[in-house]
Amino acid sequence: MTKPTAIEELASTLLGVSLRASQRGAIESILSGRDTLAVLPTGSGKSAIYQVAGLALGGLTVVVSPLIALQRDQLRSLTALIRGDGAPVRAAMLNSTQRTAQRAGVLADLSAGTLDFLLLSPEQLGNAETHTALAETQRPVTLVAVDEAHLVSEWGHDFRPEYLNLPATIEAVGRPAVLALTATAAPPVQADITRQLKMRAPHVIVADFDRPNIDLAVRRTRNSLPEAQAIDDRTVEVVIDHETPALVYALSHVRCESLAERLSLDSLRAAAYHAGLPAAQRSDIQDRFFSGRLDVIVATSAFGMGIDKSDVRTVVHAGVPGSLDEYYQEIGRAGRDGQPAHAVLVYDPRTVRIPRLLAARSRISAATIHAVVDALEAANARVTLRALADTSKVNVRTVQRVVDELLELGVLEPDGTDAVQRRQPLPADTGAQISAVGDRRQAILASQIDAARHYGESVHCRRAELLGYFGENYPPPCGSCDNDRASGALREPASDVDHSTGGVRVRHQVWGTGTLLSQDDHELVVAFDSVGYRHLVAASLHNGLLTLV
DNA sequence: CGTCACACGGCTAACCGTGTGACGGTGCTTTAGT
Repeated sequence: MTKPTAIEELASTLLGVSLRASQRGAIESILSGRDTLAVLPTGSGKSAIYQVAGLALGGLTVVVSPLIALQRDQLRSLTALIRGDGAPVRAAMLNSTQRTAQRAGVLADLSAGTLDFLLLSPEQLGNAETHTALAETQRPVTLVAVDEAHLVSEWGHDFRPEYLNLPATIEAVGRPAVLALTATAAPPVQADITRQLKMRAPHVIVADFDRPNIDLAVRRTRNSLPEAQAIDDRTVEVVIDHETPALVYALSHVRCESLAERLSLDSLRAAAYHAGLPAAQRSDIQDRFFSGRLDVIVATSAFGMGIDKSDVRTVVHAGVPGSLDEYYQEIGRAGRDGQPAHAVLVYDPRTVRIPRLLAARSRISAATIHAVVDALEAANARVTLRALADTSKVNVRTVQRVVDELLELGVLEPDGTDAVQRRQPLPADTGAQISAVGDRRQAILASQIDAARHYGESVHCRRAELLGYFGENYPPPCGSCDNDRASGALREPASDVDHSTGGVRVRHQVWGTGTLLSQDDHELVVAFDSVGYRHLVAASLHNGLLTLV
């Protein structure tokens, strides 16, 4: 095993900077052979972890990245590195924007073992052609780094199911060490990541979540107005009141457009950004924002991953997002330079209908589940997803989702990249079991929405509430949120001592087992395994409703 | 799932309740023909 000093040396010759404790901890953990989940705030140099660990291990490092734009950034930073022996680091990406010849070149380099790093999406890693090249490579894969690993939990179940196939594809390339990296993951998300990625005895490293330079506030709308107008009016007011560059998050394309238009009328240089715009326009808007030619971007959640603009002064949310995970991720784009910044939530309870709809839409209907299960029963023991889709008249993506649940339940086995193997006849209650898993997921999504609403309606310290959600026991007041200002509470200079996370396992008489995230004088927050987040009165621990296990 | 705009009936003036339909996020994927 490489000694810490050797790691330090490698890091300083490679990157020219010294490592932070959390980075070094993650690298040491990986080098000692342990699967590692590192939850570190943006700007703490997450890529340095796989860069140094990968080179120290000496084999091929596969970096799984959700966006092609991120792969490009990572490739740029990797190829700028010079190794200790004076040779440049060799890295390549594999994605759909490449021409056939270019792709063939990368695959040939892979087989020949001339690459240190390979950057790709989960979809590409699951691709048979990539598999073959990785299987016959002269240089074994010694590390798989999963970047933005919270997406495993967030996107795996519906949006990008290939995230759930990662463990199988990692297995297929020889099951090297797995490093999962993310800036935001509450304890239940951490558990979901390590479970979904099938990490073995994972070492979980969580850094302090607090971003003290970001002031937190909530502004209510006038509910006598129709929802859209109420949101737009208040949001415009808030943006005008705050410093630019500003980022506004809206919940739909039309709200982005109308807000951008109204802000422009107020002589701000504003533009809308969402997935409905052509790619060229999106990148143009991004460029203008980065170079200071735009004051405000009004975006959906499409904007932001991997953006690194350090001087964003204000992040405004025009409506309640679907979870505090999402909220925290998005406000974290403010004040990366450490200078004062503001995060304002424009709160209107009516807006939760959008996250609610999206949650409901992510559910697979009982009829669909039964169609796929019936098709499985009628098929041979080995069957392709394509064949299942044909007999069940369900589209392949949805078939994939049902199959993912069945794999998770253990009644199917993966067989290659596009087929499954059924060992015995399916249990009679298979359909019901999948529905039950779906119900549980719906309950958790609903509880995440409720937790976001709770934040908007809280009269206590916002920072304590937000950090409590992430399992950090922050002693209020913070002195830099609207509620603390209203009550005149100031932060005691030396009071930030106890950052011990909750993390204690508890059992509730009705809701079963869960993880205690935080507690203070008035309230407890628990993430229950079956129903998600619940706020309980502090007395619950004393009256026996909630017990430590 | 829930909001809202709009049409409708009722019954003759203005408008009120009820019914209906539209609408709403995130990205990987990849091809043939100019």
